[in-house]
Amino acid sequence: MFGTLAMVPTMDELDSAIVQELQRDARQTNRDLARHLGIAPSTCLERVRLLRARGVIRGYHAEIDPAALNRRVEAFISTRLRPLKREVIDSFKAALIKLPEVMAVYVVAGDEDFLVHVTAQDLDHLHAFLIDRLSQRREVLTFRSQIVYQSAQKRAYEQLPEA
Amino acid sequence: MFGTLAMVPTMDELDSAIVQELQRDARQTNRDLARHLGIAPSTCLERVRLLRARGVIRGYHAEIDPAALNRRVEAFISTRLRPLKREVIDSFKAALIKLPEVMAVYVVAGDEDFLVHVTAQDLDHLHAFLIDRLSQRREVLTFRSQIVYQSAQKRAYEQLPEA
DNA sequence: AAGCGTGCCGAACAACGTTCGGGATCTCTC
DNA sequence: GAGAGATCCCGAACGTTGTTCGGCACGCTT
Repeated sequence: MFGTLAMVPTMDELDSAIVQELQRDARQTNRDLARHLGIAPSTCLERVRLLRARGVIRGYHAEIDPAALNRRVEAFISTRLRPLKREVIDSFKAALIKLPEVMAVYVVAGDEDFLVHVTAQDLDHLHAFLIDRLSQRREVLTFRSQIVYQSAQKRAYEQLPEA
Repeated sequence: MFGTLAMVPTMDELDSAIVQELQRDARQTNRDLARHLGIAPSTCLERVRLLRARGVIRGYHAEIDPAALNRRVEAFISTRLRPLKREVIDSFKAALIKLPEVMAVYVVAGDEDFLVHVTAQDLDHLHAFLIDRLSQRREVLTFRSQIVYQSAQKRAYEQLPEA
């Protein structure tokens, strides 16, 4: 066997095709998946199981209309932190990701230290979030908001060539 | 019946619970889902079907380890465009989202006009992307890269309170 | 109080998930 | 170059699930 560290068995074409299909529709039956790929259901099942075990497939998630969750305003918030110490970064990240409005937190290189992806009910709630939650924190030196007007995103990523 | 416009029937608690569960694990069986919520499978199936039909549930997607797709470097690229006309914005957005390295494109308010979420094999490929694909375009006035060092993200979003 | 609409349930059958034994192919080893 | 071993895939079979449908109960309307 191979250890717990990064995929010893590399992805072959069948694996790629399975991953592609499951990114497109994670709720299709194993039989449909197998049919689509031209292999036996039992083979397909085993492949999928291995992909999960190897950590290539991390989970399956429903994509939900943000409006149905009362999230009609979306923004990216860039922040600068002081002092920029490891403990400060870690605790800031951990605290932010727990807040319901926060969808993702990125520690980045550049003028600013953090990029925070946020959704809220409306502009008022976004503002309240910034004032009451973010600028309240002592480590926040400055922050800057980028409201999202439009967006486009992919739901399935192809495998990039090795070289 | 209700028209095709935004959800006439509002989400009740059961709908919220279903949505929550399917965000957590989109590939569980309908029976498991029903068991978890304490309702009959037939009821559960009908609810899920309606949520899809109403557009609340948009799809089901597998979450894949980026490294398995040869995407080991992640960045946000902010760009300024000129002239900032509707046609320029639309065509830039459409062109970018087609590129394999681009995961998402956001049209934002602020100093910069676009925020582009990108993943590439490594720093060299990211650089090549910036030079060959992005700055090649005539409408790009300036751009700025924020490499992602760390990140944390949610896979399931709760419904925010109405008020 | 009767009638109607809505939402949920349970039974039933077709379809599916999952296991397992076996066969084909490939790779070492001698 | 023949045999042993490992690997991968398949198909059959059985338990489980998906999906449909008729009916019941509850709440609203008139």
